[in-house]
Amino acid sequence: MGTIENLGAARIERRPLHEEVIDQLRDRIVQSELAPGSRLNERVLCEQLGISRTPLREAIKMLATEGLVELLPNRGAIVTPLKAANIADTLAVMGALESLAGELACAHASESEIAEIRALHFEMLAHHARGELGGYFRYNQRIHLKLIEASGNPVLTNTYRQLNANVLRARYMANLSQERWDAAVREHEEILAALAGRNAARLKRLLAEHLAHKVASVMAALAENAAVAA
Amino acid sequence: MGTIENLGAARIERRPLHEEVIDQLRDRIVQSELAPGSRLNERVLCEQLGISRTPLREAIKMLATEGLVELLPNRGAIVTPLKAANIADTLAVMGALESLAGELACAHASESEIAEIRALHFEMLAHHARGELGGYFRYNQRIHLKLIEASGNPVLTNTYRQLNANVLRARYMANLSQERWDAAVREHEEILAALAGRNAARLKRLLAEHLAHKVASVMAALAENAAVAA
DNA sequence: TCTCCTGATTTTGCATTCAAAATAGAACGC
DNA sequence: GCGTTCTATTTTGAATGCAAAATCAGGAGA
Repeated sequence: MGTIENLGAARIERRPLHEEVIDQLRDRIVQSELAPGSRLNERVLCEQLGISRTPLREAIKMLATEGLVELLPNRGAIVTPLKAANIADTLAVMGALESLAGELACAHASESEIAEIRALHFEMLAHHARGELGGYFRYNQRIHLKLIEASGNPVLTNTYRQLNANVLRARYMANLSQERWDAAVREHEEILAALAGRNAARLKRLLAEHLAHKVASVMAALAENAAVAA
Repeated sequence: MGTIENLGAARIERRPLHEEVIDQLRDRIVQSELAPGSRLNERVLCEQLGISRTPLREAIKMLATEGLVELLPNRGAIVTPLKAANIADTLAVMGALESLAGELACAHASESEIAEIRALHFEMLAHHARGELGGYFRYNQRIHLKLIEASGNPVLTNTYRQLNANVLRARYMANLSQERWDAAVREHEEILAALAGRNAARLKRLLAEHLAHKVASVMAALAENAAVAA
């Protein structure tokens, strides 16, 4: 053994094309660059991505099982339309998962994990202080994901992440009011405190309330957007 | 309009091949006909299914995002190995989902849905009385799925179903003791009663206990199987 | 005998090709 | 003018072909 490719430099590994494509498409969908309900034309996407149809179609099929696109037999695929009912259902499930995650995290999170969440929290505060909504959202997301990860249950993490992708699309158009934004930050303070104190019951309650507010704001954004679209 | 194809007879619609294939493979995996850890040889599967590699590969990719197979870059795919930790994690998540479903079902299930669950319950009792484990399992599954469906939350149903597929593989080798079997039937009686009485708190508790027993029996079966394999 | 190397074979990854279905558009009749 | 039908084009579905990577088999050397 010990041939040339493993000396010193990190292993160069070619990522499968379908993975690259899936990430690209997922990003575009989440950022509504590919709008809900719009068709995915294979030829066009192939040209844009510079690949053949085979890996593209594989990626589309995978996104379909993730729920981000819908397959219409013989008629291709569309970006899954944003339906208020569907988002509400998704958020309900995510709530159940967050609740479980909170419980598990209180029991199993390492101190360093909690410290990392605290660090992310401060980064988020910085963005909030500067009124940078984009940065705020990014860290907000990372905090929630870290909390889920702190459960130590990878299945939980994956399931949550997958559901989250669908909601993110709606979230992107939610334009928080300053009041709601401030309130959300306060809620995060409390959530962090409950986790640090490993108070599972309190954490679950806080997460549930936080989610309820999120539901309200996302639904409002959706309604507004639907009104605009109509 | 009104050309020939829609007159009287049900619409003949050709199902996409990848769907057909995915169902076939999923069944084979769940029944351990394709054993955990075994490789999926494209050539062989193509011959068995009488199709080309393209739809097969699409189906495999979809099963990978469902978690039933793992993709090894440049080395094909294997049936996801059954890991006790992974199954335990999955069951924990399913527990959270069942709890939510129980709550929602108590609030929203129609009387006819409850009647249907009761009917399935009696079918299950019949199989239990005859000592038919296979039939029992089948109806047991259907009852649990119906309960989840009664939540009226399709996202919840889909998520549960997907996680369930993974656990089913382990379940298939769980050989219930008569005592545990009898106890499970009694638990189902109580669950049904709680649902019919729309007693959400009680239903959630019963479902949690029922799941805890299930976890124990599945883990025992897995341990036993691991011992045999070693 | 065991290890390591080398070449043949298999298998996968991706592109291309072919066929069937759907869509768009023009010609036609009402 | 409006709708209908038929044809041409586009688009999707599936099979095939080709190149790269991995696996396997055999043999040389320690």
